[in-house]
Amino acid sequence: MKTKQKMVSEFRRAEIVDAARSVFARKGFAGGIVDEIANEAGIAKGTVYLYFRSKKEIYRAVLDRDMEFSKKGTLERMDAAGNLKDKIRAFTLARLENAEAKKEFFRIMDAEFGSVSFTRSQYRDWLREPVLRLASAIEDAARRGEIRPVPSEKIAWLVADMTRGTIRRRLLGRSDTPPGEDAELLVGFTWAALAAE
Amino acid sequence: MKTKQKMVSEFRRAEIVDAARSVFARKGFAGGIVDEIANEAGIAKGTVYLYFRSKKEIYRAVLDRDMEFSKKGTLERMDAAGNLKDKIRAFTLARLENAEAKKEFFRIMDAEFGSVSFTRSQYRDWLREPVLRLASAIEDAARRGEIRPVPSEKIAWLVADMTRGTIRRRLLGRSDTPPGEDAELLVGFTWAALAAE
DNA sequence: TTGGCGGATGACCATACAGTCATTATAATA
DNA sequence: TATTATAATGACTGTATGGTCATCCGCCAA
Repeated sequence: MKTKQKMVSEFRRAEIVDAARSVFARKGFAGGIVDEIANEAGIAKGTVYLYFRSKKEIYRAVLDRDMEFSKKGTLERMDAAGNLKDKIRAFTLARLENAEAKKEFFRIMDAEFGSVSFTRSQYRDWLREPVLRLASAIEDAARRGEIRPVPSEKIAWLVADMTRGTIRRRLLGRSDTPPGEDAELLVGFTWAALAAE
Repeated sequence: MKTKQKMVSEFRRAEIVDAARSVFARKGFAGGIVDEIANEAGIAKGTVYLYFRSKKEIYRAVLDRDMEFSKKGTLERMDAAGNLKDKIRAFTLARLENAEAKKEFFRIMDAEFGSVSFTRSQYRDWLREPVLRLASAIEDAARRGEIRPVPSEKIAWLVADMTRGTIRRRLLGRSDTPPGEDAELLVGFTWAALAAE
C-alpha cells in the first residue's frame, strides 16, 4: 500500500528531524553525532541512513522545515493585521514567540547560520519576504500621511534587525520578560520614531 | 633573560591566536583543526601545545582578546562623545566599524556565542558595561528634558539589539552600505523615537 | 506453516583528529 | 668551542565518529 508506506516514512523522517534539531542545537553541526540523533529518535544509526543520505542532509532538513514554518507563520499573522502598527507588532511578536516556542531551532540558526558554509546561501534570504511586506506597509502608511516619510525598506530591515537582536538576547538568557513585553517595547519605540515630526 | 623570553612567548601566543581566529571563523570550534591552526601560524602542532593546554583554551583566548579589544574601544569612543546623540552614535559606530574591521572575530561571535557551552557564561555579559553606560546617558538626558522620559535600561538594550542585528545582517552580506551609513540611519531612528512626544 | 520481502539493525571499517613525547635544532653561557 | 638550557618538531597513539552492509525480524499471502 503506497500511501501508508509514504506516511510511515514521512513520520520517521519527522522523528529523525526532531531528534536532530535537539542534538544539533546542543552541540552544533560538527559536534552533533549521528549515533546520538538515532538514539534520541529511538532507532539505530543504520536506520537514519535509510531516510537521509548524510549528516549534512539531516541538518539541511532541520533548517528547511523550521524556516519554512517560521516564515509562513509570520506572513499569516502580518496579513491578519489591519493597520501598520498592528503589522509591526505581528511581525515582531510572531518572530519572538516563534523563537520562544522553538528555542532549539533558533539556537541553531543563531549558532551556525553564518559559519556552516553549505547553509549560507540557502538561508540568506529567508526573511526577505516578510521584511519586504513590512516595507510596503510602511510605504502605504507614509503615503496616507499616517507616519512621516521614511526610507521604507531600510526602516523595515532595521525593525527586523532590532527583532533579531532581541531574540538573540533572549536566547542568551539576558531577558526574563515574556515575549509580548519585549515586543510591546519594540513596537512602541518604532512607532514613536515613525510618528515623529 | 626573563623579559625577552616573555616577549617572544607573548608574540608566539599572539601569532597562534591570530591563526586560530581565522580557522575558527571559517570552520567553527568543532570543525577547526589544531593542525590547520599550526600550519597557518607557520609552526608545528606540538608547538601549539607549548603555548596552550588545549583547543578549548585557544578558543577562549581568541574570544577573550577580541572582546576585550572591542569593549575597550567602544567605551573610549563613548566617553569621548559629549551629548547623548553623539554617545549613541559612538556606541553604534564603534561596534559596526569593529565588526567591519574584524569580520572574522565577529563571525565567531555570531557563530558560536550561544552554542559552544563552555563559552556561554564567559561571554554573556561582555556588552553589559557599554550598555549600562548608554542607559545612564539616556537617563541624564531625560532628566535634563532633552528627550522624553523612557525606561532607560530597556531602551539602551534595544539600541544594542538593533546594532547587533545590523552587524549580523552586514556579516551575511545583506548590506553593502558603509558602516557609517547604517549607523546614521540607526541613530536618526533612535533619536526620533526618543525626542518624540 | 512456509517463503518472500522490505524495513531495521549494529558490528565493522576507514578516517580524522586531539593531544603526547622522544628526539632534534637553536640559542645562551662559560 | 663545549656545555647546558630551551624551543620546536612531527611521528605516533587512542579515541571518536561518519557511513556501510551482511544479517535479522516481522508481517503477509499462499
